[in-house]
Amino acid sequence: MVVINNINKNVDDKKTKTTKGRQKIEIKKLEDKNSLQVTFSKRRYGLFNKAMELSVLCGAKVGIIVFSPNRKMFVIGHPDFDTVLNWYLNGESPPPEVSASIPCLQEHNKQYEKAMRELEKEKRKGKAIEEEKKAEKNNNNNGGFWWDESIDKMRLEELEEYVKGLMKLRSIVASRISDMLMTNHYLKPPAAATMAAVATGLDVLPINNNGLVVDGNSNSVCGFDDRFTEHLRM
Amino acid sequence: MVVINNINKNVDDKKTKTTKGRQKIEIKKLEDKNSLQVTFSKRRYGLFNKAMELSVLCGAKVGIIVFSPNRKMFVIGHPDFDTVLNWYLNGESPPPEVSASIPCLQEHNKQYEKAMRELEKEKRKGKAIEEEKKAEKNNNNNGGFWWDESIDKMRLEELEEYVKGLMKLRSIVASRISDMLMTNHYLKPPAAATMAAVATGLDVLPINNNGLVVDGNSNSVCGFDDRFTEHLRM
DNA sequence: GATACTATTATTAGGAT
DNA sequence: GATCCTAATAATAGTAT
Repeated sequence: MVVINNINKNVDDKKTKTTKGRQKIEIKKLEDKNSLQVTFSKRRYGLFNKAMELSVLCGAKVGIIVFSPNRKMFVIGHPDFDTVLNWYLNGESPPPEVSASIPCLQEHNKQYEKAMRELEKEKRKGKAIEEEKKAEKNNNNNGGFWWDESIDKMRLEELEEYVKGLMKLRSIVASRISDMLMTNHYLKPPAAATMAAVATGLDVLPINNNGLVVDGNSNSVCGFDDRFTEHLRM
Repeated sequence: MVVINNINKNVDDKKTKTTKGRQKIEIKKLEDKNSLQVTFSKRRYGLFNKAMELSVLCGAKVGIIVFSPNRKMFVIGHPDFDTVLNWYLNGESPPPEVSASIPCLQEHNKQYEKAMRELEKEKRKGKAIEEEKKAEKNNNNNGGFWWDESIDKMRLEELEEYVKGLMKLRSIVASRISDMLMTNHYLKPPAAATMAAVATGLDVLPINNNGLVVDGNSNSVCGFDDRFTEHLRM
């Protein structure tokens, strides 16, 4: 016999149901701007929570990027997003046991790998630029590509936008390299030397984390905090 | 007082419950190897499904990488993983409306980056993979969903050709910027300086990645994406 | 690794703050 | 954009294929 005291629930008070409860919805683009925003917020939380659970329960490695309808960026990952991303970019598989390594060193390695990625990018930029200049001289005439016209029509703002993106990237790299140089005790000698060289020629900009990848929670050693690590960007 | 008789619940009908139903569990590493595998499979599906719903409902851009406990990689993305990844890597935001944006520089640059990444991936992994490939032929591609990744490889020649064209485009853009720097008085001083910096040697170049192509729901503006995703399960 | 089945738990739509 | 509430829907643990 199970006895439940239910007196105060709906007996005395005639109160109609306070809410309609969860309603069934179609999975299609929400039209109402407000409910779309609310839904995004809730579901983004739910998604990150699911990712965290999957990671913890199964020891899976997870990395997620989300851009809100208002183009705000959210990132989460375990062990952390950049590590997972690196495995993806390098076509590697995660090591059998990640948690076995020393956290501090692990953190530095992650940073190191990320920095090296950025460096590689930079290096290849240089090469590409050279090739471009070469090609530039060879084809200042009409190549006759279908997209030539659209290039000519390109508006100034678009170019500025493009350049803006490049500067952001430059800022990221500069910042990262600067960080590396300050903590390069953990760097392997060859890498440190390379980075120093690159940084010298890079004219390292004042480190400005503002406006780019901002780490909301600095205590995100293991990727998933209570609040889900969010790298916010406006 | 509400009384519920719970004694006869399963008395009259002899059918014992076929299952215990969903049980409450703690979110901690599963010990049983088998249930861990099953749970991963189910929850990975659930996670990707949530991502898809978030994307559709809210028009959010989502990219997810997951490594299974057995270190197999799964990728998903909307509009496609590499596009989302590029936004992240470049510190950009997705365009206000993907379909509404002018398919000019941004579009070309995106495609170029993707192509270059794929190309680099192929070049770098091609040889090693071919060697290993024959060693492990027990790779089977079992059930998946329309948004799952496909491991099919792209053809090198196709990519190289495409990239070559994009390189030329980029050179055109570069010279265009130079022209503007020399003759354009519409540029605001800051922008001009920025552009000068870029012309000096900065540019956006892609980084490498592995070879997974994602997302059958791609509504790409140009044919490029579709060309390389048409083999996807729909 | 993926599915089928179903009793239960977890998530969340709608409304409000 | 984030949360609180509640009722109702959706996801899934355990088990077997």
